[in-house]
Amino acid sequence: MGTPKDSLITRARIIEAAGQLFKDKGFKGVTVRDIAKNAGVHLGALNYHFRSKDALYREVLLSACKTSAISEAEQEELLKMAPRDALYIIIRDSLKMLNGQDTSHWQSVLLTRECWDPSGAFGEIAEQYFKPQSDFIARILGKIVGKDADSHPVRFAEISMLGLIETCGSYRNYVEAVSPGLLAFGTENDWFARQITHLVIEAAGQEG
Amino acid sequence: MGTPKDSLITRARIIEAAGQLFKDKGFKGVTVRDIAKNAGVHLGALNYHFRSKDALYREVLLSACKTSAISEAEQEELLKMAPRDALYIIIRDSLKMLNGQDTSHWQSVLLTRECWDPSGAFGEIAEQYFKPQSDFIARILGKIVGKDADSHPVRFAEISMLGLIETCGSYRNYVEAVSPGLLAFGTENDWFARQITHLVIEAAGQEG
DNA sequence: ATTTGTTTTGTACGTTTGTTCCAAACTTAA
DNA sequence: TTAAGTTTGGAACAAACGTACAAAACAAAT
Repeated sequence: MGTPKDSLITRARIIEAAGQLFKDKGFKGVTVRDIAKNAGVHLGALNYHFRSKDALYREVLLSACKTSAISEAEQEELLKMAPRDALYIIIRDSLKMLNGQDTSHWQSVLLTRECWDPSGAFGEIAEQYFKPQSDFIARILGKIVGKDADSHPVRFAEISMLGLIETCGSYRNYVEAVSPGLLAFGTENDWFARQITHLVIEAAGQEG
Repeated sequence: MGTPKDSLITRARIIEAAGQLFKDKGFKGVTVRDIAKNAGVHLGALNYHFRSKDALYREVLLSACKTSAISEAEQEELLKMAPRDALYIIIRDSLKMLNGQDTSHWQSVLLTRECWDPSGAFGEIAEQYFKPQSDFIARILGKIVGKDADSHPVRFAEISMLGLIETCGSYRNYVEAVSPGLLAFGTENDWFARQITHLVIEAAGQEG
């Protein structure tokens, strides 16, 4: 209790607990006391490490960006592959992150929530994370269909990809209510991933 | 001040104001005092007409369902048309609802929020609104591709349609941050609507 | 004109919230 | 040992929150 190393551990535990709670209930739906309790940490520690709830939320978001982003090493790896295969892998892994029953992957869902309910940090997040991520995927899509990465169809396809992954991964309540069993079917054998890959390429190939 | 007719007006004003606020900030992000102020009504009136904030939220949701649902008359009309045309119209109008700069169309966005952040009323909403709506669209899609409305590809296509409309209509922050100008381009001449229609039919036509 | 039932108003209560503060216990490094 | 940094514990604060309630204002019926 009380070493600089422990400090990093405590910070990490707070961010981890806060991330999961923010993912499930949103910023306003979570209290700092909830976070402290879930992190197994005293309330005072939150204010010692992060000055305020807002500041904590911002750090949680930035942490989520770092974890969720496709690293430069991964990007290089993906660029070596056939573009179609790279796209498929990206989509498949994104779905896995969202569908994971384990609570360890709150990051991407929280970032989506940030698109939906932008906080003060959205601009920063968009520049540091969303934009580069989007550019990279557009680059791959452009190669597949032989178009400029900034052409409208390619950009539309990239955004469609987000929406499709989102729907299959995050709107589980809706999907299960409306088409019971589809979620299980689509997740098995990566059927969703193959379908989405096909649709995204189709979208990019359209005229615009 | 104080007649049964005025009562209905007050109720409607509260629901309208509450709907817009809930759409923007979510349940927890809105206070009953905000709602009262925006509705031009006194705080006590909220508790008189709706017993609690929860009850008000539920009524707002039900009201949104009534407004957003494709009525039986509209359904009949759409079923008379060529299925492809019907689908296009549904998609185009959904996008218009979401893209409307006027604040009058908070309903569909709020219902999407309910999928994302289900409240206690979600089950009811799903049964009364989402399921029938989804069934109707699956029926049209099934006719287009000559498949059963409950087949996996058709169901997947229906859900994809929601996701695509959602992304173009509601994730404006993301789209504008990542692909500036695309939103304006896609909205003009209903380019988004045509693209999405094409993709949804493509999705339904796949094997599964 | 009086009564009746409904609606609006104003106020107040109890709780929860984010935040601040301080003293004490603790670990590590100098 | 001393000094610096970290964590806990407990308490307190003002503000914001949802909710409750009595009195006033009102329209329609008698």
